[in-house]
Amino acid sequence: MEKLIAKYRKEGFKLTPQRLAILKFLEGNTSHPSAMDIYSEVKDAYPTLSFATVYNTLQALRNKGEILEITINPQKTHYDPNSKPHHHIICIKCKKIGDIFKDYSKVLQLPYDVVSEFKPLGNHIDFYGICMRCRKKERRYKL
Amino acid sequence: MEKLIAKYRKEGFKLTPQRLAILKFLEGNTSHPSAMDIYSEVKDAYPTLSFATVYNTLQALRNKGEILEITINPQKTHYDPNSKPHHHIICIKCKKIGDIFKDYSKVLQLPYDVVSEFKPLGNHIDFYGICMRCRKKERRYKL
DNA sequence: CATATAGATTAGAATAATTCTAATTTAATA
DNA sequence: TATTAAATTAGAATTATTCTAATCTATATG
Ligand SMILES: [Mn+2]
Ligand SMILES: [Mn+2]
Ligand SMILES: [Zn+2]
Ligand SMILES: [Zn+2]
Repeated sequence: MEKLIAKYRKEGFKLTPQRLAILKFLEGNTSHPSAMDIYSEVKDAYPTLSFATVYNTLQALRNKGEILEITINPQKTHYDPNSKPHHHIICIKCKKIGDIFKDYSKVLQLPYDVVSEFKPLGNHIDFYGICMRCRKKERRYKL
Repeated sequence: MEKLIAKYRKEGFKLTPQRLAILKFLEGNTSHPSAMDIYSEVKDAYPTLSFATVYNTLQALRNKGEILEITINPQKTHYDPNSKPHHHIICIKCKKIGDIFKDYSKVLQLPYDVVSEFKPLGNHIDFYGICMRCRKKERRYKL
């Protein structure tokens, strides 16, 4: 965390208590929260926090490449404080999102007609599946 | 088209002129249009068409599995009338979307810790790249 | 430490995508 | 032709996000 703070300060990022609280909430967070999730949580610690500040901070972090937008839910953006490229698996029942740290670039050969039109730069995979909890729930139903 | 119509009628889908116009617009369309794109285009042929009907029809088609939602743009949903599973490549400059018809399932082995938590069912890949047109534009700039 | 100020925070308004509502119309069936 | 369940519609409601403009503050400087 100290390292993080030093880093942001060096980048000319003004370190306000609100931002520190948001950074603290996001650090190491693997829950892929929405803006509202972040606001609700952090407001407990900083009751004067405004929604606009959450969006402002998320935008600043996005511009710095510190967080990623996750477009799994067509209705609202989720955020991922892990900016190292990785993939996701989503439970089709409860929408739980898991991280997948594996680089598939070598095995993802594109067809010729695509390569002749696009110069590929990266990729992101959404896997779909059913999580343990939902599988257990299903089993219970069937009995 | 005739086949499509017969199919929908059989499924108890009331065939109104509005729906026929929307279906006609979507059939074979590879542009991945938004609801607004569809509304604008189809309104020319059916000026009384309402936005609600576009959304209603898209929802009905989605429930029937005839179209897919594309969540590339965090701000609005795009639709894909090609419901056969396939992947996409997006130009990071102009957001043009290309289709990729290739099944990568065999080469997408999931790490053990993931498989032990999720039972995988499918996958969708977003490739990122730069399209021909944007590459040409870039080159022009540099000269 | 006191001051200046660029940048951050805030509440609330504005915008945009999507969904809802309730009155009206219509495709399909008998 | 009459019936009716389903579809259409305009406009209101909802929700996520962005904008605005007034106020505040973290940081740099003397
Ligand atoms: Mn992640
Ligand atoms: Mn497609
Ligand atoms: Zn689940
Ligand atoms: Zn392009």
